[in-house]
Amino acid sequence: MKKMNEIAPLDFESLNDELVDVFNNVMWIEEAALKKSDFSDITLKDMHTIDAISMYSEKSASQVARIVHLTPSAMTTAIDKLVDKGYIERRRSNQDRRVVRLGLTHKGRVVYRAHQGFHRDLAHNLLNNMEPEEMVVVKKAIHNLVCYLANVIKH
Amino acid sequence: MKKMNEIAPLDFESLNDELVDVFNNVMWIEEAALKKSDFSDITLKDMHTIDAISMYSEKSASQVARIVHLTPSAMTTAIDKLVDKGYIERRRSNQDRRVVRLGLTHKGRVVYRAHQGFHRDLAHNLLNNMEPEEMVVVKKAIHNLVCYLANVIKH
DNA sequence: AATAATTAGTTTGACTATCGAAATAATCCA
DNA sequence: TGGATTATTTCGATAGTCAAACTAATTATT
Repeated sequence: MKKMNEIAPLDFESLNDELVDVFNNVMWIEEAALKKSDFSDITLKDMHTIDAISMYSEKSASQVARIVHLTPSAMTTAIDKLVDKGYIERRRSNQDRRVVRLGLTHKGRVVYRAHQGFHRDLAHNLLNNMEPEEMVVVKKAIHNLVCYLANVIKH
Repeated sequence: MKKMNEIAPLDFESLNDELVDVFNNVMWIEEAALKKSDFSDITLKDMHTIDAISMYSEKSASQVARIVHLTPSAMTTAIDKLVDKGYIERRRSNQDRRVVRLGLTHKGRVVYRAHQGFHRDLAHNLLNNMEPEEMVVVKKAIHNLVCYLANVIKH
């Protein structure tokens, strides 16, 4: 159905292949880049935890756990590690002393910004050599993907 | 530099955010989809091993290990598991009896095709509601990313 | 041909990440 | 107050990973 608006079959296949290539490789490239950086003592998963905590939001441990898809218990040990290594801080909330609010240390903020930079570079390179109208198209495509994935989540 | 051809700052930020969103979520969505499928006994990493083996190529164990970035020893145990579960087969090569050639069983081929289908859906949705000229732009963008990542690999 | 070096894969032992269940602690509410 | 609820932690078990040592097969060297 809807053949008319479709790209030629061969072109679709190569697009698909490159897309798979990107998804399969970003992670371990990021992981490898991290290993060679000044922050070789954390893994990409740790990095995502740091990213989830983010700069100014003061999220709770379980909120962060939900974002990175870890159980609370696994989150506890992940936090322990990152506290030991000096990337994050635990602060008991004053409003509700059951909850642990998480914050980045100076070191944590440095690595957070580096990670943001990595993704910014990625986005910039996606748009490499493009006219403004073309950029809008790319933005639409990525938005399509976000919407599709959001739909997949709710079956 | 080169401010003229750039998309407005706010637009870039939201594109970047959505891109991060995609990268952070595809994996675990894929993982979750797998868990709810008929193939809940394998992980996404197993799936990538199966994908690396692929339909007709008869790759060796160490070739597959390199593709999925596992050490040979880790590959051995990964293969053991997938053989036990009936997804793949070990065949000692006749030309060189040191090498183990890997192949998919019937069950392995079924799950392989399902995984291909997932990625095909992704690519189709990326191109959702687009004119042929727009599709070309998207293809260029993805190609940009592949090239950039390839460059990052060789520092 | 005999021996050395190399290569492919496996086994083993240690370490880490993860989960689920039970424990702890603080809060809420009837 | 006392019972239910919530947030986090602790504990025990399991699974994935790596590095080093090992086996077997092949190739190179003399």
